[in-house]
Amino acid sequence: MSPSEPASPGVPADQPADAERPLRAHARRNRENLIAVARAAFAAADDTVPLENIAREAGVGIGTLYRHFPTREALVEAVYSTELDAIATSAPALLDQFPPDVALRAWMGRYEAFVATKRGMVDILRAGWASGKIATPTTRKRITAAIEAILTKGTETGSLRADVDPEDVTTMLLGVFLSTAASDTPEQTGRLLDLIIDALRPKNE
Amino acid sequence: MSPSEPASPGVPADQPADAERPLRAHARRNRENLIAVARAAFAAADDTVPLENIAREAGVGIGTLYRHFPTREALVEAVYSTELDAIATSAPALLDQFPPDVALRAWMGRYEAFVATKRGMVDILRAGWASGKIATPTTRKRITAAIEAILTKGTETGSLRADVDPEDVTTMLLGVFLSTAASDTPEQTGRLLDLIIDALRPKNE
DNA sequence: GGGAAAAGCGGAGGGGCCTCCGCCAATTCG
DNA sequence: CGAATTGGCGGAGGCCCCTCCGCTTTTCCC
Repeated sequence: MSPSEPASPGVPADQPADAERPLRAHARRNRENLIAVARAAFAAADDTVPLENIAREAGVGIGTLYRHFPTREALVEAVYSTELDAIATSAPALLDQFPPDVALRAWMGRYEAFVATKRGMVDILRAGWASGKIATPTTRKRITAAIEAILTKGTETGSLRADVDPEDVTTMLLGVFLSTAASDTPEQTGRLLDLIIDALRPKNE
Repeated sequence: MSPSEPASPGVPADQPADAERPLRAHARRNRENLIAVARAAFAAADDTVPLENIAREAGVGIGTLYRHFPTREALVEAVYSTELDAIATSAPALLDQFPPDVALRAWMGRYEAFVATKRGMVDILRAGWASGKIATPTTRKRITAAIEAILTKGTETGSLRADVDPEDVTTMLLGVFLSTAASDTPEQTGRLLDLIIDALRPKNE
């Protein structure tokens, strides 16, 4: 629709460039307000906060909330996408410091730690992730890209298998988060991540 | 329809022994009716059928449905527990025919095939499984028991690792089902199951 | 057999989710 | 400078979930 300027490659802006439509300013303030309120709400209440409350507290109508964020998951993603992005971005640094297999495990641990602090979020995202089509194509792509980078390096150094689709690893990882979501066993999650790493190691024939 | 022999210890019967309370007969008929209708409904409509419809079609009030099955997941479990049980029970036969690692993969495949035909079910169980406390302790226990049996055998023959908790394998497996639930990639699920098996093979040092 | 008590039934009702549509404010053009 | 147009707002309303409570049916005890 709107012709986005190809300014920064590889970093698609969340919002369409800058003020081309002044009226947007109002809309944008609403949007950011909603995100801020939602962040607070999600942090406080562990799970399902009535969206109506968020709308009211942000001083907008429920209709406006739904225009900006058509589904509950969309709102959640908006709230956490920056944080998730930071995690995805942290992969290269880990790759510089550690061998790929260790880096991958560390990176997964980092991801897991984040997810652990946002159990409420996971509870909400669960449906969206699992039923697939609804949500998070962007975030998920970045996660997969991070994994792919690590896998590629690992393939070169021989510490990780070459014949694994990064997408599969993402799916597996999310699966672990999904199914450990509420069973509250922090070490179990760690063990499962270890298992994933084991699966990704080349079998020395 | 009532095969409940008190034979095997450790296998708690789903229904409390047999007819001690005749009145129960009426109640039981309602219950079974609900299950039958629900089975048909779940098979037909891929996902969320209004529980009210099921109640109406079964000729009972919504209140009765909720008394018998306090949550949606409880109803789903009731519908599929016998089938799931059959899968769990099929493990020993596979163990007789194949080496443990192969048997485990085959068994997982069987489970997966079942889940695949019941995507609607998974969609519903998702919440229950993932948010843990709500549902399916019984069924899950049987699944874990089946896995444990295979793992034990595999440990003896040396084709599977000894240091893995069966519960972890269950969690992992459910995680795969959870996160592949709707992304409709039948082969991907297979690849992920292969990865699990790889993770469970002893690393030949 | 008859009456009391228990067991079970069913639907009304309150709450949240999401959609749809009429109204206001900013923008643009004559 | 004023009027048509467009972008955006907000809440009323329909749907489903689940709970709660008065009513019917069955059983038990004399």
